[in-house]
Amino acid sequence: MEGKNQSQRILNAAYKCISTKGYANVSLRDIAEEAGVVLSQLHYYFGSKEGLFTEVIKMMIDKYLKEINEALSMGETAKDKMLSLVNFFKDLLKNNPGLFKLLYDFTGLAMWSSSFNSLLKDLFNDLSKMIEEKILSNSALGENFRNYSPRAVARMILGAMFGTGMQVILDSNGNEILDALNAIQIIFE
Amino acid sequence: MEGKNQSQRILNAAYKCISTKGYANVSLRDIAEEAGVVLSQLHYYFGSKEGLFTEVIKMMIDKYLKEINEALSMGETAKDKMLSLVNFFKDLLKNNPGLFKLLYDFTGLAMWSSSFNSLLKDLFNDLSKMIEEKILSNSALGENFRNYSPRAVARMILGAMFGTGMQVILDSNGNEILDALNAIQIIFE
DNA sequence: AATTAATTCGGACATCCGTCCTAATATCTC
DNA sequence: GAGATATTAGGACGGATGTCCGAATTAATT
Repeated sequence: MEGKNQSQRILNAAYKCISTKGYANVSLRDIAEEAGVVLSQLHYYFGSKEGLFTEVIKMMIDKYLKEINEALSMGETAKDKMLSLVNFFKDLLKNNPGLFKLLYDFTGLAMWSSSFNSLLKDLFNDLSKMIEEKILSNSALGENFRNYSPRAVARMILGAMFGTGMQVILDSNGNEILDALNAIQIIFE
Repeated sequence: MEGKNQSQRILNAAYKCISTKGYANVSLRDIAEEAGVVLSQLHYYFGSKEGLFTEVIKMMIDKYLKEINEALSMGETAKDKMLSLVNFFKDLLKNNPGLFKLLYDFTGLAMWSSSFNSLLKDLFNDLSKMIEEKILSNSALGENFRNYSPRAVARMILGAMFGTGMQVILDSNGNEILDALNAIQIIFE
């Protein structure tokens, strides 16, 4: 009766291990132990390390798409939505840094492994599209925006979040850097 | 007579291997072979894997500090300097993506390993200071900048470069995304 | 030329890793 | 309840990795 539970427990354990210790520092044995399961169970349910990690990535992707979509649904004006997005990211970095590290780790993995590349590529594609549609589309933006396509601006906003977030994580007492996230809003003022 | 040459050759081989195949996919044996050297030589000259990688990181850091400093020395106005910085990054991503991947990889490493953390933390610290001093200090910036400290804006600009560059690398046919780098200049218009 | 130090070489080591295989146990079907 | 199926358990495997050691070779010093 633990059937579906078992694979879910493994998945959660994998998620926890990787987001706590980093992808490179986690072995399947670590995950099995964290899940309270015998090593061979991981292959029984997921076939291989790659199969397991693929599921973890999909789990993470769903979480990001859902939460960021929610954040972008708050507020009316582009300025408000941008603030909401910034606040989401600040909250994420402060209260759930593991989730951000997970994204960073897997993105790095996707730079070298073609197996994971499309998953992550699609994620950033979807996120930039979301930003483009929800923030940059219908509202009347300043004349500054004429020179750049909404797509390019959305990519840049997303990149600024990611790159600034990285600096926050890197500097463990970097609460000061958190303010840098606010500075993204400069393009709407 | 190869004395100093030998360690330099190892260093170069390590640099090449890591920037080509990714940190996680490189073994000391790979590096030794690339350098045309016996495995034990790596420990003779660098003591340990960590010691060798530390030197590679320092090499990379010097390169970034030097090149970005050069880019920021071109042009007079903040707008011009910003354009120069953007062009440097575009050129880097197009003609030397291995160097960017190296930065991404080691930054990820630094998130988990305290040994490398301070090295990378200092790099981003120095880079943001450079941006702050060379672009955001003396010139008369628009009134939009009143709301955010120059330090925060510099961090954000640096983050935008990094995060947008990551997206370019991730999408191998992402020449379109390269334009997103230009969009950073929106804050100066 | 003889002695000492520095470098190069080859291989062994212990350990960890992902994967696989077989037997035992539980669950389900009829 | 018997038989088939699905799950769990434990261990072995081949291979790869970082590290270390002793001998051979080369260079430096006297």
